[in-house]
Amino acid sequence: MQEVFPLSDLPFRVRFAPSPTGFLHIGGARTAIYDWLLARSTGGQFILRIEDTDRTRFVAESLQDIMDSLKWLGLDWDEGPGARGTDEKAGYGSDPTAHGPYGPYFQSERLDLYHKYARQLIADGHAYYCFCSSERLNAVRTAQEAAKQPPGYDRHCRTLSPEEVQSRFDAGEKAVVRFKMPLKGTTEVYDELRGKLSFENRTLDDHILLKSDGFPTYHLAVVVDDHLMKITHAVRGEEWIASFPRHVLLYQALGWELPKFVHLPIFLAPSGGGKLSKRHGATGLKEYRDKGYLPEALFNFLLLLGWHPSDEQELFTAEEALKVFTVDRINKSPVAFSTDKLDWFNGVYIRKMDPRELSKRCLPFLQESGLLPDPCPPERFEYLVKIIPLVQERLKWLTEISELVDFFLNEDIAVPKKELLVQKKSTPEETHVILQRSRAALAELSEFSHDAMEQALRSLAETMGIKAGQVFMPLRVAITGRTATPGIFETMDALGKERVLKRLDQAITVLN
RNA sequence: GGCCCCAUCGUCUAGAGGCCUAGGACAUCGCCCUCUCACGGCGAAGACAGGGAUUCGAAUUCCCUUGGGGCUACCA
Repeated sequence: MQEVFPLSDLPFRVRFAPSPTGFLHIGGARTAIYDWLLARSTGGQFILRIEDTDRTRFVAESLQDIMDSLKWLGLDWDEGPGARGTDEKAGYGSDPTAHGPYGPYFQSERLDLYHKYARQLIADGHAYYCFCSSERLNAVRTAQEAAKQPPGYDRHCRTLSPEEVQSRFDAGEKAVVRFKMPLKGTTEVYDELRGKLSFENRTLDDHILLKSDGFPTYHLAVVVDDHLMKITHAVRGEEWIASFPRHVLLYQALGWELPKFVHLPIFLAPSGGGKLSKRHGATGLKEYRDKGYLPEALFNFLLLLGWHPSDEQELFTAEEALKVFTVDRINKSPVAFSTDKLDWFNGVYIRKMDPRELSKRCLPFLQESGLLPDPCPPERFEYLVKIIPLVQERLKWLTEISELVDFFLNEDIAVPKKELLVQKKSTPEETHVILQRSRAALAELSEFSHDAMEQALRSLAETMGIKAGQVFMPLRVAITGRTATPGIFETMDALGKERVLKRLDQAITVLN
């Protein structure tokens, strides 16, 4: 069943062919990652092709979002809009060769090609013109449903004579082109993951190839383009399996050799029930970026959703994945899209990251919340680099950075509430004494260092006959306003003596 | 409804007839570390959907049932 690709299949020429109808979907992102891995690991090409054949659903900003999202994930492509080494600025309406040798890469600019092959199919008896109105089609469908018949075109126009077709055109009627599906027989198709699949031709209807607006349907366009663009492996979502035989039949009718097909398992809702949709949280790739996920983490997470290495390695950089990614390790069962593990990956990558790099990634979020100015002065940025290691292992999402470092970046903090300063088993009076004596101990330190502070405060606790923690906690609240912070000595060190004493004085007044 | 796909812990998965008293990771729970929160360490709990068949032997092969999912547009 599972086939390991022989060397002769290399290199792979694969395409990612999104429809510009909205933002790049998380499922599409995984497909793109697999495409990219396959192309790059075999020395082949990765192509971006825009399937904009539905004019009613076209969203102009979508193309930019798709390209930005792919790049954010660290993917690059060889042909198509935005491809490296081509005129990356070129968009719609540019020279057909601007994005690579098999352009245009926008299907809306390849209409003459689809028309040419549609005509050829008609001439060869594999397709025909259909003049049925949508009203008639709806009526047919309704009747079929009422009669509990499987819905599908009733082939009303299949036997129209050439003369009648001509006269209808002469009368100004509009037509679509339909595929003339074989009435009997079985079509066997081969999926690289699932092996042989077979379909009874009689269960397939005469689907539309060319719409009345002159645009092709997916079925015609994908076959024509994959062939013309010399795609070796058509990698797409499992939702296409149902129309797989239509595509194979089209290849045969056109007399073309088939590429290999890989249908990736689809993403299900986190509960496993139903296809993943917006109702289950973020489905757009950019939403993950905005939620504070690292592209490295998302890449790693998506990589493992439907693919598994032969060993138990879980952490993969793109470079590492390139070395071991193969088609035969891709899974075929649907995947429940649960993000728990993504959260873990994010923490792992945050902890692994160089503090300066992490600071750069956090900067936009800090500027967003107003803790740092934009542009950020170098000395402020350097201070950020200094405190980042203190919160690094506590950061799970970049969006959390502000609440973790606000007391470092702000000169002053809000005066802590009395209830927060006084520990459960303590009293305002005792807390007052602790803070006052702590202040005194810290103030007289000649060297405001981690070790000096620790020594001074621990011996203070001993002198007072209380646990060290009973000193540290009120102190922590006094100087940060929070009960959960980095280590108290690291924190005071980063804050500096002046701010520490100032905040202590402020807290002490609360207890007076 | 019809056609098709899929089926191991809650989730992602390892497993291609004996190596499985089914392994790992996330999540959960407990303990430890500890100035808080995290991190980290250790441990616990947790699955082969059911039934037949083949075989000396089945999570692994075949069939049926069940369950889940996809498609069923002049959308992709």
